[in-house]
Amino acid sequence: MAIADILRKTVAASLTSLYGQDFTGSDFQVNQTKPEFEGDYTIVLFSLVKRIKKSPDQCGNELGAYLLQQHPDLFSGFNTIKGFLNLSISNGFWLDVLTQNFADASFGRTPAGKGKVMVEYSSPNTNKPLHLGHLRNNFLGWSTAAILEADGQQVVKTCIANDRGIHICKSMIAWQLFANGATPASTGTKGDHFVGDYYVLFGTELKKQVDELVAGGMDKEEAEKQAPIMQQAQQMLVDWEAGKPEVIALWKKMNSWVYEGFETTYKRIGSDFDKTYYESETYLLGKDLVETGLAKGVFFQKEDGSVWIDLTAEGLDQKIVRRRDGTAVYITQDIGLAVRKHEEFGCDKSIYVVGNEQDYHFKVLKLICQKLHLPDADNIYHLSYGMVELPGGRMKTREGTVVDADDIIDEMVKVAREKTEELGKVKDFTPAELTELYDIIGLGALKFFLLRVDPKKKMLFNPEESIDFHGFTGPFIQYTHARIKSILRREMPGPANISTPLLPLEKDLLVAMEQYPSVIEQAAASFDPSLVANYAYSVAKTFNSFVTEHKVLAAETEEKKQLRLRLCQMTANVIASAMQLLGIRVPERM
RNA sequence: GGCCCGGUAGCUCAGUUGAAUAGAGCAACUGCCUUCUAAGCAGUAGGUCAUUGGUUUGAAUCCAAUCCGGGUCACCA
Repeated sequence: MAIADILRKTVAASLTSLYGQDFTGSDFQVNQTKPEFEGDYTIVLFSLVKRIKKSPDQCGNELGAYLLQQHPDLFSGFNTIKGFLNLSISNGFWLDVLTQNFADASFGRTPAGKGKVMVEYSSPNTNKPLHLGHLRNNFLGWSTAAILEADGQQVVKTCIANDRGIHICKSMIAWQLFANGATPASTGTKGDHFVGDYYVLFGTELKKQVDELVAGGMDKEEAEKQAPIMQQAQQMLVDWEAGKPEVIALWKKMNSWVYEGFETTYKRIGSDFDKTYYESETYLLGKDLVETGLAKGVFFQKEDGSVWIDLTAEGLDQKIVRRRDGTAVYITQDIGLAVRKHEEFGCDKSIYVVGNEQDYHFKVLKLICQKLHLPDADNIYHLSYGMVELPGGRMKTREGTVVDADDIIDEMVKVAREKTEELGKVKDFTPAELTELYDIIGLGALKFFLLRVDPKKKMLFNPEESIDFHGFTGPFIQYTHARIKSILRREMPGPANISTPLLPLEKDLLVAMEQYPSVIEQAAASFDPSLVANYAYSVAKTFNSFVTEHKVLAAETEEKKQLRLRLCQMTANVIASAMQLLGIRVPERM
């Protein structure tokens, strides 16, 4: 049990026996003691004053003395200052934490057995390449899954390929019109970029046609509908749903190019899935459910044949679930997918990692599923994350203001190489080892940068300033790990019986590491990898302070050396473990 | 306009369930590499926690109003 929980329990029990009323752990706050005061953990007494009817200081002194007397193994002292009871935890407790866990690489993790959860992430459109926003999604999804697993849950990672719909038809039409049979192979272009270029081309051509129509006196909204290229795209979607062979063939061909490109990128960033769903396979099930809902009266049909749900009673609007021409919309397939997921895996919770611009969509989706009485409807959880913005504002593919995923990865790896060469510490590495190291550092920097921020909040990426390998960054933590390994390569902990008093910096480290299991638990409960990132950073920082102040191999005594070697090993384990939860590898040397 | 989210140092961000003098990193400045990796450490400077009012022994945190920014309300996804 975590020390904070032990304190909560112990203090509640002590209060109960001291004052003859029932107290629970939530009647008071347990904080880490601020550095300027003596002690390790602090009980905030103000909330108790009303019930006990004594001054905070008197209460603190009574409670402190009682705790010390009842639990001499756990506490070594206390002081009460202005309503705060500062407790010193005994040396022995911290040494126990160390000796029990220093060699355990799985320290902090809970064995499986807490239920089953599905994490859907990535969810790309197969008409354009991935950009920085998709990377945030992938890193967040992968890391959340890893954290849930470390928390003892069985995790199923899924991906939905949004491989059908009007947006796909746009790339296809543009390719038909302008490509003259060109392919990724014939142009030497990565498949997803190749198709993305035609998506952009569609937009350019559409704008041209709209401008012409507007010049001819049509209003803009109407022109966008009437533009020939748009009509062609819409016709193509109808043909696609009707299964017209040449359309299906083209669609398969272009999607296969995109998948090939995605595969390369996924491999590079380490995204993997237990199951990939395709919208082209789930939308029909969704359309069936629309029929069912129509029969049940959950949906209603308008005169033009389009099908809707009325959510005005829930404070939302009416939402279309099937177009006038009978084709499916975005949300149609999501309804089908929810059912498919349940049939196949039946999880206790179904998490969708999708940007916060779709908050409304998921609110509607959940409501629709509930109204249809679909199983697991209540278990839908939208893990909504903020957009990645550039100094000039949002990224928009159509406007070309995106940071391409492949480009930014290459750039980070390049900077990692330059920086490493500059420092010249690994000149004996083979070329293969160097390539791997640059990947570890470059991707580590990128992943850490995107994961260290609260997922819910939008974040800013400034290409000029955001690529940094110092301070609160992935490479800083990787570097700390490499330094520890450098010590451990010279000597590993040997047998020892340690009872030496802990110096402040030694204890700070143990206090930090003792919190690791709670950090995982909290990160899992709130689906928030940034807690793990912040934690890993604070552990690394604490270690660096310790190691510059105290020698390990040349410690004052053999016992001290053994103590510090254990601290080194445990810190390296915790850092490596926490970084693994973020999908970041740590090097032995750098 | 309705609904949702946000506003903390020059910049990027922490600050879980209210508590002690609001913390990091970057940028700026000062020190520290003949001894375990200086991608490091120690320090200086930098704040009206958007504004106003309220609740409380105590508010960056809770409530209300206002101002500012973003998202969304598509027969796009």
